[in-house]
Amino acid sequence: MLRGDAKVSDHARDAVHAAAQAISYVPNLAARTLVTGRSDSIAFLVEETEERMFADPFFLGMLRSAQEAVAVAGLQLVFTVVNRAEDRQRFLAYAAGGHVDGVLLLSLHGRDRLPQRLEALGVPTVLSGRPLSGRRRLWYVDADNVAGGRLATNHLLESGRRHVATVTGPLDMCAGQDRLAGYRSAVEAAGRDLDESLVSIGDFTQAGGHAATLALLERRPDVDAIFAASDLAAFGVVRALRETGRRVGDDVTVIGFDDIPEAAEQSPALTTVRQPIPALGTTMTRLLLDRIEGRDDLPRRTVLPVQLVLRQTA
Amino acid sequence: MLRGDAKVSDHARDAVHAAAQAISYVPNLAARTLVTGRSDSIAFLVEETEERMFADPFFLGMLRSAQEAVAVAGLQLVFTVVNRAEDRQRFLAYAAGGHVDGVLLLSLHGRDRLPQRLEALGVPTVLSGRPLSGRRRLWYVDADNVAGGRLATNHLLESGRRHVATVTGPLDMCAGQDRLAGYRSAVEAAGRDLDESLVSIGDFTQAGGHAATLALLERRPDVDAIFAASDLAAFGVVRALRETGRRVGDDVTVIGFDDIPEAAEQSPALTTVRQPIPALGTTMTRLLLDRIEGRDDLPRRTVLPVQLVLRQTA
DNA sequence: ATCGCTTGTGAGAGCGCTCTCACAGATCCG
DNA sequence: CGGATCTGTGAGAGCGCTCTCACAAGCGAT
Repeated sequence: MLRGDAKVSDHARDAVHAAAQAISYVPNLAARTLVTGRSDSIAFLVEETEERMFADPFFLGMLRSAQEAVAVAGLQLVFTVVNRAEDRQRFLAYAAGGHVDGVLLLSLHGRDRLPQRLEALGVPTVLSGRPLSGRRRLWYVDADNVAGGRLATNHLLESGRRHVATVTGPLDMCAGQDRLAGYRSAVEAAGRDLDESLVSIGDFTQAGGHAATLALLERRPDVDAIFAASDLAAFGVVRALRETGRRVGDDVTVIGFDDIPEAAEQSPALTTVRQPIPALGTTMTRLLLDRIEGRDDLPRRTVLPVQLVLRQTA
Repeated sequence: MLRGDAKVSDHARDAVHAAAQAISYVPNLAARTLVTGRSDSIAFLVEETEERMFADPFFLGMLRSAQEAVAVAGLQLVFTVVNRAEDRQRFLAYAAGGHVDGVLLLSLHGRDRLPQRLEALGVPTVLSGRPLSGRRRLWYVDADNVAGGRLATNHLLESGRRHVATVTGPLDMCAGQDRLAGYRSAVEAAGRDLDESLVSIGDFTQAGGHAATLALLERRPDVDAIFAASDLAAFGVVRALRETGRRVGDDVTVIGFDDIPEAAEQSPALTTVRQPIPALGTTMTRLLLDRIEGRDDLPRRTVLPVQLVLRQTA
């Protein structure tokens, strides 16, 4: 009745409220959850190591926008990062047990079936990034990674570069695959040969970008442009380029992906493909909340546009 | 019974487990919470803007270590940042309603009575940093800010600097006050006059440090050493110093506070006072969990030591 | 064989809320 | 003025667990 039913007289309501105030009564939310089945919390689940979660501004940006969107809706965010199998198991029990109304799932690897299991247990789940399997039955929000890869590669190609290479992300993740696909499609569209020696596999991290670049330069010292699949990787690319005596933005031009805040602060400032990180987080959260509300006219797939941000490295 | 009571025969237990498996039964945690009064979640509450929460590596470091420590204990973390009054109210209802077993409270400002209210509602609370009021009745974990301020100031004084200034943190927070107190005590101990024109008020942010330094240099162009109350502020100090044509580490030496990862990556690398951020987060979490367990032999006050890290700016 | 003891099992209350349903009182119509 | 309709209120069931308590079964000691 404290919820403010319509069919209660005003003075009765006031009286009860006053009394509640007086004894500082607080409704027991667990009891409410038990009967309504709603906990008013949603989970933000990241399948990465703590190290990566906190080193990559992409995840932090997503956490920030999700936290804001959830707060606006009046719910709370349960923040979990899982890497060990036991953590996964515990989270599954927690979510299935009704402690959260839904989950935002980030950084799914390979053919991991966690989202399917959550859905099977009745927990609505929204993914960040297209899943490698089960795309037809899962809900996800993604940036247009293919277009982004194409945009970056095209720019390098059109600015007269002869040997445009790419340092990829991890290929067990769709973002890694798609950005590479964008690179390939741009190379083909320009009528050039797809040369696999120009593709070096990284993992979105700075260290990975650095190592991948060193390996790349080893076999192709003539590279004069690199599209890196993430900004962090691009920082590693730039470092490797410098260490091997190349001038960045001159001998070799570089484009990153993400447009994390640090990209603009580097010198030279990094040219990159901007993902709309705040919009991604907000859209995921809204979609999840709508699903929790029971709406069923919602698109399983939402793809947000990306945009090339020209700075000094290309 | 599924919890694994001691007094159940083995074969009965196995039979039940098998059956549970078969129908993929998952215990309803809300019902359990209702009767046990435990939700197996604790809150990580930051009283800052989202902007500051995500811009300051101190908070991120605390979030990370708290998340790790909570996961080890098998609980979940509810992550909330509140700035508007309505967010506070909603959080209070959420916590008091039993959705969390305790709260880790960061960045308390002024004489905010939020922790007292939480405790009054039966929600154990552990603070990061000594509260400005109610210190006798609250639990907190803090770094030794006074000693840190003294350490930094002493080093500047002993290296022969003549006009050692300080750019403070916000003075409505105990960390800001204590680091300034450390500065003052070092100046006095060295037998020098306390010159208030050498104290410039900042707010722990880079922009604040920048502005405070500009104001400081305006009235005291002869300053040749600055102790900044946070690393972020120190970055602002360095920028202001450069903009006014001074050589950092030479014309003016600088010491920061925190030792966030970025401090070592600057050039010149920042000399700073290291706070044991991971230990701070872990200690807070352990203390909170112990309180939740009902232990009552726990110290209300825990102060962890800090240490001067010499790099290039001083 | 009977008595007490331990050990294991099953029934039932109760956690604090929401929601339905029945009823009392007020309002309206013929 | 009586009956039908509407509004507001109170009682009571039920959500799914945990925990206590009574009892059944098994066992050694008398």
